Amino acid sequence: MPFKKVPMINEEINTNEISLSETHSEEPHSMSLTQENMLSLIELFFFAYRDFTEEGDEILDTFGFGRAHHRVIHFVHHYPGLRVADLLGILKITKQSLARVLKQLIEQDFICQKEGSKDRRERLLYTTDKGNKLAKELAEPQINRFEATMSQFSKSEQELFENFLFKLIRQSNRQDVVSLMAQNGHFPDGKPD
Amino acid sequence: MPFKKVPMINEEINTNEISLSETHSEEPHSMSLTQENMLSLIELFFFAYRDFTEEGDEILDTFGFGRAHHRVIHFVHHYPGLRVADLLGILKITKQSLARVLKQLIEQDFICQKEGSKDRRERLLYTTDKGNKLAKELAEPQINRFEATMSQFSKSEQELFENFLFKLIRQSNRQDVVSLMAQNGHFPDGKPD
DNA sequence: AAAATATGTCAACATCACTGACATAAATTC
DNA sequence: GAATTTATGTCAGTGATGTTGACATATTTT
Repeated sequence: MPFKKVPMINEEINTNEISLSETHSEEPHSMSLTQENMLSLIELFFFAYRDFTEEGDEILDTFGFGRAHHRVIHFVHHYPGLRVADLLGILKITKQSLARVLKQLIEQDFICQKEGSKDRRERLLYTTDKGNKLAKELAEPQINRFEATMSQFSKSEQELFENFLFKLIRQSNRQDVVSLMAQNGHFPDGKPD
Repeated sequence: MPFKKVPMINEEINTNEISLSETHSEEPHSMSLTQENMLSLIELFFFAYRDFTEEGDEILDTFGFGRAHHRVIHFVHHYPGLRVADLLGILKITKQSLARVLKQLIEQDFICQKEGSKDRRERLLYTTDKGNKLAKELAEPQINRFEATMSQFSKSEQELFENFLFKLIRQSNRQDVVSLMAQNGHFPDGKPD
């Protein structure tokens, strides 16, 4: 789907048409160079994320699952023993949204629950063998994409990207992310800020 | 929602429980350090995108719109004169999905259409004054977030991030992105690769 | 004149999100 | 020990966003 070039201002549009209402804008939107640059970054971020989810979605289709299942299975797989409340905080969706997806994953034996031994109200979540397999299958294209990208940069540049992504996270959420990821040995000293 | 620490392997779980089925895994998943790092990057990417969309969603709520409206209005605003087919290629959704959203935006006078002067089948899309206002309001938090992040890095580091995001885009889609963004003067020489 | 293209539209459907209320069991507090 | 809080699960209802496949129209291209 190559994009056809958008007609330049005054090139095709303003020439011989009177029909343009005053309420529609075709002037270049005045904004600072910096803002223009940010908009481009925003778009690159959108495109990167769009492609990031694409391949996983195709795999999920074959299971009758959606992206929500992917997210759940990813985090449970990567952080075995996660509680339901943790997942809610990670995904920032409502209990009901999670419940539906989680129920399916449990019924179909991708995820299993275990009563917490300290607090028996808790349901600690684990992936089953079947769940591990799916989690790995889903992670593969994403890992490959990131590896292919990262390998083009030096180690220090890679760390820079990590820091960049981290700083894009809302300040008020960063500590939670650090706490979570520390469980897998990441940011062992806390993330520099 | 601070995350409670997930119990360490063998800390609470394996102590005195026999109920663990063989089919569920709580061992650390064996994988290379690199793969582990990629998984963390993948998560940071998820968290960054999650927060990236959050503030916009709140604004959209007040209009009765959703994220799909945001994406449409963003691209039409930033690339006035976009065709419907272009939008489909950018968003990678179906015609029907776009039609519903676009119809609302047109009916409510956020976007207007103009017949193409070269090809009169085309409907070139423009934001109205009202649409411009909303587009700017929606862009603001995202611009602020990126500016706040980027300002912590040097110019050359910022360019690195741009390149990083670009390379995360599927190879087969990069040329389309370049073509699109070139219309606003970005990557005028084509993106280095 | 026929074929291809750009757009719009229809019906039907699935996923994923939301709200608000309520139930249960277990832990914590008084 | 009773009351409160917490963690989880569940209910009913709703809305947004995505899908497919078919079809209609106008216009351009062949």
